[in-house]
Amino acid sequence: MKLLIVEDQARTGQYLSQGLSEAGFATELAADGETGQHLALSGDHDLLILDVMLPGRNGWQILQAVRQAGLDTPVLFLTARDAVEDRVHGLELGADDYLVKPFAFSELLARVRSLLRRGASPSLDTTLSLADLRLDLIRRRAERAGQRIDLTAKEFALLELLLRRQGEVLPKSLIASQVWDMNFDSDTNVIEVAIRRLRLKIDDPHANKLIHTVRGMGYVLEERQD
Amino acid sequence: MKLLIVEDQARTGQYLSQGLSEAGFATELAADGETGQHLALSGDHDLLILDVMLPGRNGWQILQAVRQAGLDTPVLFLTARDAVEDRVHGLELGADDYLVKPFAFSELLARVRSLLRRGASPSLDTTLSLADLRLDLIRRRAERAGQRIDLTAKEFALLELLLRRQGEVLPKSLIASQVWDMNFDSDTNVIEVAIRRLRLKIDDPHANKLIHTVRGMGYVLEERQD
DNA sequence: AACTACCTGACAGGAAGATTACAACTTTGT
DNA sequence: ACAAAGTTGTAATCTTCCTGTCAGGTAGTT
Repeated sequence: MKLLIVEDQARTGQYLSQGLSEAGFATELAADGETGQHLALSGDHDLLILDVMLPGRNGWQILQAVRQAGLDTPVLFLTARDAVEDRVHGLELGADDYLVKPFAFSELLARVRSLLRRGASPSLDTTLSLADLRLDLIRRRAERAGQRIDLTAKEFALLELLLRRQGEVLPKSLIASQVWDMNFDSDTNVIEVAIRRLRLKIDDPHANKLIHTVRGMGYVLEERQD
Repeated sequence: MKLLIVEDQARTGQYLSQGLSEAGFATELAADGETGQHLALSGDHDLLILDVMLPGRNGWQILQAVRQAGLDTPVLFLTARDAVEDRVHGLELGADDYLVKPFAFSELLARVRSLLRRGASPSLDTTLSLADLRLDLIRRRAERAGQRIDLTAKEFALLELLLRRQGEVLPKSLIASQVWDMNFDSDTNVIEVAIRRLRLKIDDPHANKLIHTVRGMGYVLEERQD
């Protein structure tokens, strides 16, 4: 299993490479877009990990070139937080998954393994779901019990985070760092308000609620019978 | 084996550094967040010991930077008492373990050894258990005999302490310092009440009790046959 | 029995979150 | 370019329920 990592920040690239090597993958590392694309087109990688922001050619361009060349290598995108458009764009161009920086290495590893497991199949999984709730990552739209729900950027980001980590109690500090670019030292209630707005759309019209408050801690997305 | 300690309080840092040196580890000590992060990112440590409260950059930020750089160095967090959110946040970001100040040096040593033994594997165990009682630190929920039990913040903190130190008799003074931010000089019975409330949820509905009172000493969590 | 340590149920203050309204700012359409 | 509609953060108020206190009660110890 050989992975290509295209990442311009030397340190980041180095550690991705090292970490994945230790996890048992062969890795190749490109520090800029041109060489990255060149290597990617060689076609002998099982997975591409592309940073979006790159000198030379950006991640999208590489992805596009790869797909144009008829390669269906799975692609994992590394994107900045809050850049929803980037992600959607990436998925539209045929990326298979993406990760928002900063991320835990363990999560990267999980995604990498998942992508490799389901092979280079073009069955790109662009929806997340729980119970009768579904989230379409590309159309940026949710659906509950067949009913379509349009979401705003923030609502989308929040729901996506909740869905990806369903069952886990997400501290507000974590939510703040993933969905907003803040360290949660400020005394704001944006998160509560955002949750309220999300609930209004996905929970309020239905009997079994999915978003639950854990007082003093944060929020969970999960199905509860009672 | 080289350890990096990031701790701003000179005395504490000194103490840790010296103690760990004597235990046979090579140690490096940083007194503020910036130098700490800089050193941490060099990647040539086998374990990081991070204080949460730091001038410059706090422990989380360092951890985040480290994980973002793809390093999976084990991280042991030193957090203030009563900061439940801190701990969970740390675990979410990829810390492997944490210790609540003040702590016994022996315990620090035990954790350090355990972390080094299980290597840089991200196998951080997020659940504690005893008999048919389980506590999931991420989902932030207890379970007894399959039955789910919701806990409040204080109950959770208390049960976590008891579980981490199962079999030990914990003096009330210790409990007071770990779960509350108090020196236990005051004449309050918060602890008794808190224990009562915890018992109500985890012991009262079951035959074999796990929380035991040791008159004049404190409380233990353990299984007793008779 | 007396003393002490701990248990128990009730209560109230207050902290955490929910909800609503509003204003600043963007986007969209004409 | 202007108006209308939509999005998002801030702030004020309301609601919920957690948690410390207190006033007895109970059980262990001498």
